[in-house]
Amino acid sequence: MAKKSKREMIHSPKGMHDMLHEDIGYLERILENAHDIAEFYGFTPIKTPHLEAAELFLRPLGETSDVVEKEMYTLRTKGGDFLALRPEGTAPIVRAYFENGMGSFPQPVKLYYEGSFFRHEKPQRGRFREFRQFGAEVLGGDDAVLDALIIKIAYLILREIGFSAKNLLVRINSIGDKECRPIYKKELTNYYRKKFNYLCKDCKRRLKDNPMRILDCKEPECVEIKAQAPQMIEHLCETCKAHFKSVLEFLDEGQIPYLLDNYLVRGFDYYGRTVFEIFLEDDLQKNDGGAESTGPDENKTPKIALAGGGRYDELAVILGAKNLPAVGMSMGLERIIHEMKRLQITPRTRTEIKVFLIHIGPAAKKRSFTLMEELRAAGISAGESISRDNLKTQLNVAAKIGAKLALILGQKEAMDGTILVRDMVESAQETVLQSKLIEKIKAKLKKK
RNA sequence: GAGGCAUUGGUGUAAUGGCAGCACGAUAGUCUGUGGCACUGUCGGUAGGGGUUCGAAUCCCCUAUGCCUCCCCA
Repeated sequence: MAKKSKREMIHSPKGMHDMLHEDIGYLERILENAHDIAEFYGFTPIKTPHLEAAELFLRPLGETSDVVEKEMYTLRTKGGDFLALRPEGTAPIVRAYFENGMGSFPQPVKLYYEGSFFRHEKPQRGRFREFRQFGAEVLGGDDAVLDALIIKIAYLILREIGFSAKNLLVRINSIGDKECRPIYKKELTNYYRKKFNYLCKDCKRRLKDNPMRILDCKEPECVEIKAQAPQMIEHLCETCKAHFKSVLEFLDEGQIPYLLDNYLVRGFDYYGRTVFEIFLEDDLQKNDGGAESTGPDENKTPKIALAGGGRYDELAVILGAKNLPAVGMSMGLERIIHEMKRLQITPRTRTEIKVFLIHIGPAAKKRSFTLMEELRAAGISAGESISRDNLKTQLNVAAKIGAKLALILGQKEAMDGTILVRDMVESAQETVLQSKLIEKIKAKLKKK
């Protein structure tokens, strides 16, 4: 057999993808809705660099966390700076708040952002190494209404995109603050220490590193032990309790369906009080309507978090800045696009091309080259296949893209300053003066 | 990071150790002055590398990528 000497084509890096016009249509629809809602509620846009000092992300996570080394894209610059591709949006925004003197703006400062983030993880569906997020943050306020506002905005955006109220559920919890959480954590650790031998191997490890994550474990033994475990909600201090109660009242007021999920946690210490995730649940009506504090239901409905967030009052201090209470949310755009497709939610349709310009012969081709620009200037979205000279082929393309009108410019027309306007639907055509063309097109399209 | 399943033209698929085929697509023509249809031609593939074999898309190994279950999830 002849030796095939082919070289492998270079492809995109693992977990990173091109996004083509179809997906971009979805993306644009999501972002339009998100921007409208965020702007309406007084948020202003912000763009931060893709590269930041690695320290900005390292410090909040704590040096011990192996998330850092394993999952961050880091690099050393020629000058010796240690930088990282941003893995999330919140820390850069807190940095930007102080760096741009936003402390002297009217408080709270409300910001929204959109862009790519990078995590060196094993790719899976809805989990890529470069992924896009939309997020909103409220900095400089600890009022419970702000927590509720952030949740409401995330919820409204998902609704506006087209997800049904039947499928969306806000899962919410309070994980206390720096006063009451350590006490709870100690109690939880004590409880699990007594049950240590019955825990799965992952949870044995978690008990040391991150005991609150045990509540997340799906192993049957651990789920069983969890039932008797002390619950955060019963250990909230008075201020946290009042804050959480108030958040829930605002959600009730805003008619946002939520489920208290006592096992919803966050791994890092700078989070406090409110944490939430918005899930897409396939058969919500099957859960006999119970928005009670029963914890996550045990049935197997596939659940996907489309958005999540919480309050991070301690982050600014950890970053070495002044105390800055803040709350935020972010949503995973690829994941949302995937679910939109699955649920057949239609994306924004791109501008429909209704007019198609066709030439016959070299003189007409030259004229077409400038005529396109005249059409654009007149606000008419026109298509062409100017690199092809065959009339049939051009008409074929016009038909395929569903053009309503074909403008046919032949040698004769190019000479005498006219053009044929062909109605593709009725297969009828007429000759008009090029000077009257725009007018004619507008009249024709209006009739449809 | 662990384990599992996959990968055949641009897309969707067939071929279970014996001729890589079909459909869609793209492209050209029939047909430089009138489209969707039709017909004809053309383009284009076994993810990459190695091994077993007379013979490999098919069996084995390595690598890459995708997906699934975990780990983790800022």
